[in-house]
Amino acid sequence: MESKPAIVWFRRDLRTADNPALIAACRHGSVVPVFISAPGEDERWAPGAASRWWLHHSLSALDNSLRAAGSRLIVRRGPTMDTLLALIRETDAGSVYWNRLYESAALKRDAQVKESLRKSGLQAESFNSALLHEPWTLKNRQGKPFQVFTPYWKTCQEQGEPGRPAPEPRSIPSPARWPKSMNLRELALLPKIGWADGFSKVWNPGEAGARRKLKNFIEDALADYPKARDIPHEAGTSRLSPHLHFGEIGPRQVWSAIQDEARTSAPQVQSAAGAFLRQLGWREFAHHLLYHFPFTPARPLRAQFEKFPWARNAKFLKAWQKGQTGYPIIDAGLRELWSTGWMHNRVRMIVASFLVKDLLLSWTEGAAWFWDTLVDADLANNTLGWQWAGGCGADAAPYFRIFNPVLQGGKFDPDGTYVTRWIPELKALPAKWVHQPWEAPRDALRKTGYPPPLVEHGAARDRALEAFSFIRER
DNA sequence: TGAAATGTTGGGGCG
DNA sequence: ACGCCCCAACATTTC
Repeated sequence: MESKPAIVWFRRDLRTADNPALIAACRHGSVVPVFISAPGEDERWAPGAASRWWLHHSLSALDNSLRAAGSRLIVRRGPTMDTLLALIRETDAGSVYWNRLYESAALKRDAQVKESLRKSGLQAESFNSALLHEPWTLKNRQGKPFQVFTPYWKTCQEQGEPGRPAPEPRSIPSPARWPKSMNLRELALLPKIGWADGFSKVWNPGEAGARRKLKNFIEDALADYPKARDIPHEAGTSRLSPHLHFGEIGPRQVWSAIQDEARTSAPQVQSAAGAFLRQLGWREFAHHLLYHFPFTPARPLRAQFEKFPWARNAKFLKAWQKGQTGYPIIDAGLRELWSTGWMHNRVRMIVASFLVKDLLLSWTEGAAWFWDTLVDADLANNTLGWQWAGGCGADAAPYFRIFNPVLQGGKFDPDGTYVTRWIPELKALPAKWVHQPWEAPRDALRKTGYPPPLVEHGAARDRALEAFSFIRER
């Protein structure tokens, strides 16, 4: 007797390799791969515009990967449960498999879906494709969730090596009849005007693009990672973040590829590998925190920040968003973000410190802007990053840690290579003024058309120390 | 995964 | 030769 088809419900696990739900379905029999667009099920954290651009191309790439294995991707829109039930009717499926998400809205919905499917006599199983360690498996000595990275990461490493990733299935058995599918374009994920055209020059969404990025990083950049990762004009980081967010590659695959390289390499590469994997650890930690403290996307983890008197200043916010603050390293970062959907991590820290400390605007304003503009926008990572910058999160930057944009520029972009790439008008200035154009001779400055500083950093620093000083009293 | 202020040290100029 | 001062370099403390 032939078993009934299994539906694989794809969400942010858009790959065929090392995909536990897909593997389980293939073992089971014929497979119906499905993506469901369910607008309104998590209204508050619906993907931003840059993320939707990526999703479109990633789904298209997934369809290609599936077709290479003799299958295809079914695209539908509607409430998740209704849509799954319709698909089950249309295909006579007997089971639904998926890989887990960790946002509270998704967790709640997925639990309900699992329960109703099982009540209807169907098989429903979820798997881990996205993390090295499930958030509920790790506790500190007091049996509580970790709130400090170093002991968290130490505990992770004591768990032993993660499992080896599984290869993609060579062929995926088709169901007796395919259900209807929408055309991907009908989801209207792509922007109506062509602001994202530049993205395609920089990014290659999908499983193949992700694996190429990892391979290139290992070959070209891993050995120098500890130093080069802080230099924003260098290709010193992996740029895997959007691929990881959409699950086009999984952390097990990254882990094992890096370790395989380290095993056969010089000690320098081994320690570089450790430094890189530690960053993967921050991603794990972010998911750990989001799972255990599900309110943190909107509210500070540390309660004494609840009533912090953040400023409201539409002019400041706009200038920051558009890269018009008058501080080159800040403006270069925000312009890089706007043109490419991505910003170098060192620069993310600098622009975040500037928003929160120099402008005294709420970290939630920064988080919202990043959410809409980053192709790698990820609720766990974005929340951790901004609460870190705001000083109100786990293991956060102390209130008195205030980045000086001029010094940071001088330290990590000494020749102004990064700054002038995104602010070409500053090329006209002698290099010595590139991080502090207001010090340049007036005539030279006027010709550039570059704006004067929105605030004076020294004074802004004093203001921030004063505003944050209430922390000390605790 | 800071920066600024303050403290300490040590080489060299000089009386 | 010696002590004194200056100050850069480095270290420590404070915000």
